[in-house]
Amino acid sequence: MSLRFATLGLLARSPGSGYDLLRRFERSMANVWPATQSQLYGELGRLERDGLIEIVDEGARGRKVYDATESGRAALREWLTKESDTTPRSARLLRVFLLPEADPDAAREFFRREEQHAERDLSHLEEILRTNDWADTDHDFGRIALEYGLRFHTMEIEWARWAQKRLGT
Amino acid sequence: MSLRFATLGLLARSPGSGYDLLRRFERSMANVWPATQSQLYGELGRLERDGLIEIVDEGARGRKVYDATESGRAALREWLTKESDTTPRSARLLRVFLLPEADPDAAREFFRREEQHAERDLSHLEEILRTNDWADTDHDFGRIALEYGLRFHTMEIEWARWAQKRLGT
DNA sequence: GCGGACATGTAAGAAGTTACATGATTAG
DNA sequence: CTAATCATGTAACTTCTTACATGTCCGC
Repeated sequence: MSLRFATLGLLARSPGSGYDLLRRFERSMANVWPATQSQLYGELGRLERDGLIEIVDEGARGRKVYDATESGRAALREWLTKESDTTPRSARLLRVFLLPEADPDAAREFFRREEQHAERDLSHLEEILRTNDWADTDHDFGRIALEYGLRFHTMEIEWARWAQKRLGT
Repeated sequence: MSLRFATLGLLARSPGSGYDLLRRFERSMANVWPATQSQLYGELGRLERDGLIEIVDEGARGRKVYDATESGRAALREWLTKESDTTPRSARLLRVFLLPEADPDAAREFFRREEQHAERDLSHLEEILRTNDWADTDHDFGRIALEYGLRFHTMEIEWARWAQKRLGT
């Protein structure tokens, strides 16, 4: 369901074509809920069929501009309000659980790489924090999501160091 | 691929039937990589077809006991060593991004619930930390995974409070 | 006129979920 | 004998990925 509401949510913010949406997905949701072109066009068809979005304009090259309908906006608000249920899978923790099946060197190497990876991710987000202008209240939620990323990667770094220490590197 | 290696990894630790594996998934991997019965039996068939596991015993009620083959163990070690690539999707952050589409009260309520949810999860893990015996080195990686959970939920709580403060609750 | 960006669509397959279906064994 | 547990399998459907396919418009 998430792709459905990601698409609907972007359209609720402002109308656009599948092509537009695809670039919006790449720019703003790549690290949160990536979508492929193939998936997106399929979802747009289904959203329109269900009356949650509608075509508000048609342009050159078969371009179809969609906008969220009132019913779509209501469905979005409802989805935002209700609790989520599914346990997110973690390929990282799965590896940690299975690490005893590899040799001790592989384990140490694993956490060393986790640390480095998290450091790269963190500096990438710190760069975004530095270069963006966060005065605008429209960006407030983007700032909150960014804060999540900053804290998350910081935690990852500390955890990976803790694990290495515990394993006696 | 993850389910494949989760299954293989559990079998590499000790042999078992599909039914056994299912309970092991429920007990030890429910929060990391859940698997349904339907998925598991299918995967066992494919793993055997590919020579990564083999039937080492057959018992009552059609019970088939599988064990990892040498080729399977090698494949597992290789998978544990190479880097993962896919970005994990985050339904939580997706909601945060779309929250401006709901009213301000919904946003505050969202973070309040995030905080409570994380608090429950954290105390659940703290309970596990208290009740388990962590002296055994076989449990070391379980302890490291647990530490991840503890730090993760602590971070979530702090983040949710930070967000509420920022939104002016 | 031609290359690059614009624009949409479909097909095949892997992975995951839910539900259905069937039967054997054992403990009480 | 009968209910619970053991035990495996299949079918239908959704979601996601990768690749293929096709055509238009604009700037140089």
